[in-house]
Amino acid sequence: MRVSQMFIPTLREVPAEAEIASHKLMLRAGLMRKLASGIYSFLPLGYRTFRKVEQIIREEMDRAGAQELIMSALLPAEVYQASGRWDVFGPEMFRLKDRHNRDFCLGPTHEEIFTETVRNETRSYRSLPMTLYQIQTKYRDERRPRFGVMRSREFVMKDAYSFDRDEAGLDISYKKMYEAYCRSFDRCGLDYIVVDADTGAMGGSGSQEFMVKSEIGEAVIAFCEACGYAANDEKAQCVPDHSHKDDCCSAEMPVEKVATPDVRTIEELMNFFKCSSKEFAKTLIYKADGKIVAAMVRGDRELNETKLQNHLGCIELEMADAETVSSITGAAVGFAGPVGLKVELVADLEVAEMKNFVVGANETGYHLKNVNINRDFKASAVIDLRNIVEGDPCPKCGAPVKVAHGIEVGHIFKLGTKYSDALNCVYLDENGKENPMVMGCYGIGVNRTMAAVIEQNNDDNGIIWPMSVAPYHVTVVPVNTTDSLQMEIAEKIYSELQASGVEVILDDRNERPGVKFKDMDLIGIPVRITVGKKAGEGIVEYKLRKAGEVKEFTVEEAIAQAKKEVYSALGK
RNA sequence: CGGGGUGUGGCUCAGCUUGGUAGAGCGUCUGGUUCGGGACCAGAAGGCCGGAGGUUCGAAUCCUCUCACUCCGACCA
Repeated sequence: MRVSQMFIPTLREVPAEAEIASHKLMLRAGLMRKLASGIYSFLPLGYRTFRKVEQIIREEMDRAGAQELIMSALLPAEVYQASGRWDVFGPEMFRLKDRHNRDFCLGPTHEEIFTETVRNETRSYRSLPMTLYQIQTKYRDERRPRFGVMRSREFVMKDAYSFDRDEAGLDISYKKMYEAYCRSFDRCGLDYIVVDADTGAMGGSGSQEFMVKSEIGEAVIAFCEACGYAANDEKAQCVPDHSHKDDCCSAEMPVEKVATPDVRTIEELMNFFKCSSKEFAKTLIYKADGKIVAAMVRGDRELNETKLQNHLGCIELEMADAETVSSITGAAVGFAGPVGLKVELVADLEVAEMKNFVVGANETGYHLKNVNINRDFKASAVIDLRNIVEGDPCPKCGAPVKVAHGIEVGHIFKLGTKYSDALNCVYLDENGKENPMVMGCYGIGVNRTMAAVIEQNNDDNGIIWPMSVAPYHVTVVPVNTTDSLQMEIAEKIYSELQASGVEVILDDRNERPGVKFKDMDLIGIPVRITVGKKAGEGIVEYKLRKAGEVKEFTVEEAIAQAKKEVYSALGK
C-alpha cells in the first residue's frame, strides 16, 4: 500500500488523556481513537496488528487441539440467573431489555454459556475430552477504565473452556493450554512470567497467570530468581520472620496502659514511642458477609485481603466503617486492639512471633504496651495474612524474593466441577453412570496483549514492533519523491517485495524526509529501506527499527536482505 | 462509590483572578521556494468557549445545576 493513500492519522503531540507509553503511542501512531471512556475504535494500522495477535493465538489454540466457535455478546439473563452470577456481577454488567421487557446483558464472560451448550449437546464419555474456544468481544462496565486499552469496557478476549472426565484429564488439558499460551506470548515477542494465582471464591484446584513485567502493571508479583518460584501477591506465601525470637526482651513483661492522645497512625505511634513500626501490631476491623471480624498484622505490614477472605470463606469483604469500628471497640478509629475484643480475631503468623508489643487499648486516647498473644488475647486462627514484600524469604527455597508489577495478559484456571455442578453438565461413563464434567477455563486479553507488546517495545521515537505482529514488515522511503530515479528504484523494491509475500508499504508522500522518518519510526515498521542520494549508484540504505545503524546495500541486496529478515523472523 | 483536576477549532494549550463579543503553536487547504530526522514565505478555511439556567446593559470569564473526560483511592468473575 502507498502511504499517501493510507488512513494513518499520526499525531505530533500527545493527547492529554494518555498516561502510559502504550496508550500514548497507540493514539499518536494512529492505531486507535477513543469513542467514550474505556471504548475505542481500532483504525486500519491498529487493526492489522490486532488481527495478527488474534491469529497467533488462534493458530496456537488450534495446534493444541481446541476448536473455535463464536457466541453472541448479547445474552439472555436466564443463564446467569441459573448460576447465580446475574446478581454477583452487579453494576459491572451491562444490562438491557428487549422490546418484550426481557432481561439481557452484554456478556462479561462466558462460562455459563459454554457449559450450557456442552451440557445440551454432549452426553457420552466418548466425546471427552473437548476444548472449545472463541475470540470474542466482552463487555464490563469497569468502575475505572484506565490506561487506554489495558483496562477498557469493551475488549476482545480469547476464552477457552475444557471439558474432561476427571481431574487427571483436566491436568492434561490444562497443560496443553499452558503450552499454547507460552507459544502465543513467545511469538508476540513478549517477556513474561507465569505466576501462581489465587483461585479465590471461584474455587478450583489451581490457577496461573501470564504476567508481562511492567512498572505500569496493576498486578503485583513476587518471584524468586534462585528457584523460579513466582506468584501473584494475592497468593504469594509469607514465611514468618524468626529473627526476633532470640531478642533480649524475650521475657514477657507486664501490660501497661499508656495515654496516647491523638496518636492513631503507625507513624504517629513510632514518633510517640520512639521505636520502629515492627514493635506494633495493627488491628483491622472488617465486615465479612455482614459479620464483623478483626485481623492483626505487624505494624509495618499490609494486610492481604484475599488471604483473609479465603480463610473466612466469605464472598464480600470490606473494611468496617468508622461507626462500626467504634461500636465494636468502644473507641475511635485508631485505637482498636485485640485485648478484650468480642469478635472473631485472626492473626498473622508474625504476630505470634512478636513479644511485648504495642496495640490499641479499645479506649480512645490509649494504647497498651507489652502485650503478648495467648497471654493477653487469643486468636481464632494464626495464619499467613500479610502481603509479601521485596526481600522476604522465598517460600520454596528461602532466598530473598523480588517484587515487580505485571500486566496480566493471560489466565488459566482449573475450575473443577463448579459450573458443571451448578448447571448440571454431566456425561455418562462406560457404566452408564452420570458424572459431572471437570472443567478448565483459559483467557487471553487480546487488546491488552497488543498494548503490552508496545509497552515492552518502544523508544523515544515510537513503537518497535516485533516482526510477528507488525502491521507491515517493511517500509520503502524515497527521500525525494520529485526525483524520478529515486521513485523508480523505490517502486521496484516495493513491487518485488510485495510479489514475494512481504507486507510492504511505500512512503510516496511528497513530504520532507524528516517527516517520513519520524512517522515510520512512530508506527514502528521493523525494516526501513531508504532510497536517497546514492540512488544513482544503485545504492540504498537498510535500517532495522530496533537497531539504529544504517547499512548500505545494492538494490538487489536490500531486497534479498529484507526477505531474509522477514522470513526468518516468521519462521518461514 | 469517596476525593481532586479539566472541558476553548482536528491536536497541545493561552485567555477566566479584575465581565466588554476569541487567540497562539501544530495540523488541514491554496500558491511558491525547498528536500537526509517533524522546513520557509504568502494566503485561507475551521470554534454558538461541554450543556442548561441565572446575575448583568453585556458572560469563555461570576453564580447554580448538570454532563463528559481524567487522576488518586476503594473495588475488580
